[in-house]
Amino acid sequence: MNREMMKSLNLKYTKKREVILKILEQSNTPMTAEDIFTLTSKELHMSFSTVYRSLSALTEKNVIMKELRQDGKTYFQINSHNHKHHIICTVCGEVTPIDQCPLHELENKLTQQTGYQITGHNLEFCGICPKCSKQAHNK
Amino acid sequence: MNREMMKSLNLKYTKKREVILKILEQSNTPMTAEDIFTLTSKELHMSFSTVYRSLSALTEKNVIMKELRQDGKTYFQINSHNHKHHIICTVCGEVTPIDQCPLHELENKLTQQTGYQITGHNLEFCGICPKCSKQAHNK
DNA sequence: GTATCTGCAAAAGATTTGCAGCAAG
DNA sequence: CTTGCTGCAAATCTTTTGCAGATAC
Repeated sequence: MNREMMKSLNLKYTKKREVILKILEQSNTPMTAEDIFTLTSKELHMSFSTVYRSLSALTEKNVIMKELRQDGKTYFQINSHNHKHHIICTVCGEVTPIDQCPLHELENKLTQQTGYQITGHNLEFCGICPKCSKQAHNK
Repeated sequence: MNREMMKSLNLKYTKKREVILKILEQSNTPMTAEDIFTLTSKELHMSFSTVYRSLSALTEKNVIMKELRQDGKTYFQINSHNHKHHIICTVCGEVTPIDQCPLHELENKLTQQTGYQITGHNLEFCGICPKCSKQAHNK
C-alpha cells in the first residue's frame, strides 16, 4: 500500500497509517487492535483511537478485512482476496491457517436453496494442536 | 430438561432456570441474553446476572451451546447435537437456518493435514435475503 | 486554507463479579 | 443447615465518540 493507492481511496497518507499497514503486511496471521497498538507503539507514538479509526477506514475501503472471533476480539488482516481460515488451539491459543476455503461450492448450493445472495462468511475451527495433545498425554 | 436431568448435572432446579430453559426449548432460533431476559421477564422477575449466570452454567454442562456472531452478541441455543448454521441478512437481519452441516468431512481431512484434534467450529454466512433483494431491485 | 487525521478522556454496549440475602436439597 | 442461586450495583473489557488541536495536500 503506497501513497497513490491511498490517494485513489480518498485517504490521507500519514506516518501512522503507513506503520499500521506495514505491520499488517508483514504479519502472516490476523491481528487484534491491541497487537497493532503494541507493535506500532515501538516505532512511534500511537493512540488506540488512531488504531481503531485507521482500521475502520481501511476496512470500509476493503483494504483490510475484519472478523470477530469466539474469543470476543476483532482480528484484522490485509485483504489478499485469497482469504484464509484458521484453526485455533483451545489450550495454547496457537493459530494454524487452513489452505483452502471449502465454502464457495456450498455457497452456490445455498443460493439455490434459500434465494439468498451470499456476500460473505465466517468460519472458525477450534481444537487442540498436536503439541498440546502430546503434553496432555504425557501427564 | 427436568428436575432429574438437572440433578444429574449438579445444578439446582429453580423456577428461573425452568423458565429460561422453556424459552430456549420453544425457540427455533438462537437467542441473545437480552432476548431471554425480555421473554422471561414477562413470566417472572428476572435479572441480567441470573440470565448470564444460568446460561453460563448450562453452557458448561453442554445443555446449551453458545456462539459469538459478527454482530458482537452471543447467541444461545439448546444443544440438540444435530447443530445448525445460519445465513443472516445484512439488510433486515432475517435469520435462515441451513439444513446440513457441511464441515464434518472437512474436519477429518484437516485432522490428517494439521494434526489438530478438532473439537468444534463456528460458521456464519451473511448475505441478502430474497425479500431485501427484491426491494432493492424495485427502487 | 480546509478537509481529514489524531489524541485524550469520557461514553458506550455486552458481559462479569463482589457481596449480602434467599432458596433448594 | 449448607451449598448453590439470585439481585443489585459496580467493575470489566473492547470498541466508539466528542471535541480541540495538528497535519496532509
